Amino acid sequence: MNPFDELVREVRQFLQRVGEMINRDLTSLPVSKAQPRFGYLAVPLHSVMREVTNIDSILEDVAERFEFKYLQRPRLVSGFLNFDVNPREYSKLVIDAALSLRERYGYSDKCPRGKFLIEHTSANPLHPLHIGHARNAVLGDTLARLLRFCGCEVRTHFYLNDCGDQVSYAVLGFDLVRDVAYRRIREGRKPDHVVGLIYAVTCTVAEIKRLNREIKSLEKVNPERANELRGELDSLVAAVNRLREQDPELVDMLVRALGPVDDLDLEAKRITRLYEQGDLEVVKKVREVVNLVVEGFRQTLTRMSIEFDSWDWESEVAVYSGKAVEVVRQLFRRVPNFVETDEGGAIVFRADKYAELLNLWDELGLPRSLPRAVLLRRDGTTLYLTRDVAYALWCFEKFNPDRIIRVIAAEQRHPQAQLRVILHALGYPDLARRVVHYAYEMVVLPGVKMSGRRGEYVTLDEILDETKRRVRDLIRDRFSSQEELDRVSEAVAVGAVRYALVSVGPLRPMTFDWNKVINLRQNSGPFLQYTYVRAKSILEKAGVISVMHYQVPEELAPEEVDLVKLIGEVPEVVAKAASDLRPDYLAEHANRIALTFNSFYEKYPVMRADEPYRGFRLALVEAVKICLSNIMGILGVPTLERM
RNA sequence: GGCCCCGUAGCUCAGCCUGGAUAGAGCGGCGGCCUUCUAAGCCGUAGGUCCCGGGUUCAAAUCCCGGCGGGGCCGCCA
Repeated sequence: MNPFDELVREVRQFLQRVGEMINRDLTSLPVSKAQPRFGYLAVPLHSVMREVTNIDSILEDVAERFEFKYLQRPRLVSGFLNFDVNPREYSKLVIDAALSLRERYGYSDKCPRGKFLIEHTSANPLHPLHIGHARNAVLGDTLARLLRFCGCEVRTHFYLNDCGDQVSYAVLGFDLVRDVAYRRIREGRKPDHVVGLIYAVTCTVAEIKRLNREIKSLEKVNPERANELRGELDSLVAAVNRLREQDPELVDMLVRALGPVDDLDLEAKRITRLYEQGDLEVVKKVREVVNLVVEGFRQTLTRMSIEFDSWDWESEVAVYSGKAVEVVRQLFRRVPNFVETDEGGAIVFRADKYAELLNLWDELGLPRSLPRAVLLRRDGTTLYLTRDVAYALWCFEKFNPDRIIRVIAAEQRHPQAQLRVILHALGYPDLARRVVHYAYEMVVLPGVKMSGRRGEYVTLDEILDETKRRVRDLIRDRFSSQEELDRVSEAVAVGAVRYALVSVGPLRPMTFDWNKVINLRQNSGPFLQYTYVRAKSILEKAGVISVMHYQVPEELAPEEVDLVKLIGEVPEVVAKAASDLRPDYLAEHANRIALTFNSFYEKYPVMRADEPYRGFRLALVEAVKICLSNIMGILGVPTLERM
């Protein structure tokens, strides 16, 4: 049920009649929203008017005989045919639709259908989730909720990168301070925060060692360059000192233990290699660390109401299964002319040449220039991309989704494009087209470059805690129960953070701004929550659980008509958001409903109004509540009874 | 150098795909509204060369071409 679409249909019927009179097809003319002062819907007739001079009288003629149901007779103004709704009929249609469909209101046959596998967040299991991962997680989870609302079959997956050198640094460090680390966790520190600190220190110390070696070798040959590097060294040492402040005992111990290890990079690579080979000892150690971080992820994601259907371990799906190596072998077999051995001995797939030859740019949505894709290192180990291809194949084999939506930072455009080209080259052009890279731009901190390796980031936990703290200060007096105060502050904080991250188009680079996240006013999660509570409160005080009967009054207030229109648009907005994968459309629409509802709320009494106003307004309020609740459900902004 | 994204009010952004009338929100500013359904609200007001220059069109923030500015990628990292 899509009330707005009913209006468009009526407009087109009218246009068809007019078209019959002048022997033209007018039904394909665009029907768009009019500027409010001209009506609700508008059709530009400029081109028709140039050729049909007596269009006015024809319109008059047709309008005279046309049976308008939800619309009023249109007016022709400066080349636009403007329609407005018939308030009484249309409110009936809209409100009945909302009240009868309830938690399903918003669904329509314009919604996309199919089976989706959404892979999102997929942060490296080395450190806590930070604000950038939060954008990813909230986008991915919101898309999943949106498509599920549309009736699609949706699975959410977290791809766990447990292979690769980065994990090895964390494992290496963790092994050296295991006892203290566990003590911290027992003391209540989140495990991902503990590992994150260890990882950052280990990486930074490794870099210091690397730099020291370089300086030593340069001292004689190029003293100036050596001096430059000493400057960098200072900043690294400063970074370690900053990290030390978080936990002097642990960091000191770790730095001492790392001291004797000559070449940390070599040691990390050794761990990587053994892990890929399935060395039991190493597997146990890596799993231990990764599981600790995952436990931390889970805690944070649960706060955000984000759940996954599956946690896919890269080592399992791509490496131990032999799939990644198989990818390389198959490429050799199928497209030998495009697989080369690099001077250094690495195996390279010429994705650039392959795409060029088959002219795949539009078909696979590739950027016009593609780098070549390295598949295997000189030592024969796989790279992320290779394993990623294997992972995509695994997903298709296991679940056969119509689409795999992968929420991955925009900076990974090239490897994601290479992945599609490789799938194509492997003989799966269809699968290549079904992989969607849902790109989003980074979140930047004002003035700071976030770096996981240096431990420089604002964690999602901190953001949630700080937002919650501010909310609590604000509403402390309204709650006698500490428990309820805590529950409400938490829900408001989650709503605020989720809304802030999802209300901006994904491709816009975002500057992290505390003022925006903790904005509790308009255009925020809390504003929706507040408005929802107001609506709910009216219905409760009126003793109405659900409106059954109401009469539409003769005259409606402008705010009431505006609300009806916005409610009627909900299915349209849902379908558009789902097909374009733009959850921000929903945030905007919910905000508009809330703004209009609050204007209405100030001006017109509901409970104390006389019939038929009381009944009608109660129905309208309930319809608003349904819309807000449905959209908030998709956005993951919790609804509350009180706040 | 090549490719991708972004450029709209002091600030954060929507609108661009699919061209349409006097370009919209929020924040911040200024001025008002709490014995009446939650003031996290509401009302009013100020604030714009839609980065610049061409082109297409009856019509351009929107489409095309060329610039400029910011960010990103072009790794045997992920």
